Amino acid sequence: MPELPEVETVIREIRPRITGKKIEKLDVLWPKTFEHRFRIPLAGRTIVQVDRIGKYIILKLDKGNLIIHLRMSGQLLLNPAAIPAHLRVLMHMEGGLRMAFNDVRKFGRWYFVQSEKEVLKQIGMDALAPELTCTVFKKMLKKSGMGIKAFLLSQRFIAGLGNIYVDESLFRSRIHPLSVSAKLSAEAAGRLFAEIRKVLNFAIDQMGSTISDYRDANGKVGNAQNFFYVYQQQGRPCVTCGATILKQKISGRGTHFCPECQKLYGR
DNA sequence: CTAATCACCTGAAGGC
DNA sequence: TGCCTTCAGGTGATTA
Repeated sequence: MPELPEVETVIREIRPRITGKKIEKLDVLWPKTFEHRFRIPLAGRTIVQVDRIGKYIILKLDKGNLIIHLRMSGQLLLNPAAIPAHLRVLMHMEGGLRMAFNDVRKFGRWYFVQSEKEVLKQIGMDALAPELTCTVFKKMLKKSGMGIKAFLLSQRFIAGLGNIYVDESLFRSRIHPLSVSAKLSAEAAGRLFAEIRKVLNFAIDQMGSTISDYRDANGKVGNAQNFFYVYQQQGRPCVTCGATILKQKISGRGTHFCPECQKLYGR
């Protein structure tokens, strides 16, 4: 469910409300939410900062870090009006503030670690990080023999993109999803970099995309799904050329693209 | 190193 | 109505 824009929307909402708060108690209704090897008591810790790298939410505590990944269907809800139907963890903070982790599919994970590196060592630069320049991005592409779809979905190089925003970024930069990363022209790579930033920032402005499960910390849906060019648009005409948008499995994921507008590089 | 497949889970949707 | 299959904003392990 959530990719970078959805996670960013959530942390912008929880940051001002939970920063500085002490954790009093944790109700764990689905223990596998916690990675066992990291299971350490959280009660008594204070949340000092709320950050994000890719799709990982990082709550910096006075001692250690609580890292949360929503995976496919996780939701963080602040003071929900009713008990959510698929409540997995309920965090009680001082002043009666509660943060519920609702997660239908039970894929979401919470990690409590001393250093965030323990969880994020394989994760690349955040897609919106200032250090990730177009030059750095092009160098990573040149070194990779992977297909561009797999490259962008893998979080090892750039963190934060998922299936929706990969498809939208490739369409907008006119690159076929079966292209080979290292074979992109310099111009194509530059377009891709720019469009990734535009797509993500636009989606953040729209409070993320809601296909089915995604809700922000206030339980509200996003709006970015109303502006998709290709994602779930198979069978409809391309907005640029009128050709029919196709959907086929690439890198194991349903992939949406225009066979006319998106050029194949390599392969 | 890259690619493909399965595993982890639940629920919605479509075919018959 | 009901049963069966397929699919889903993700990622990690395992196997070619």
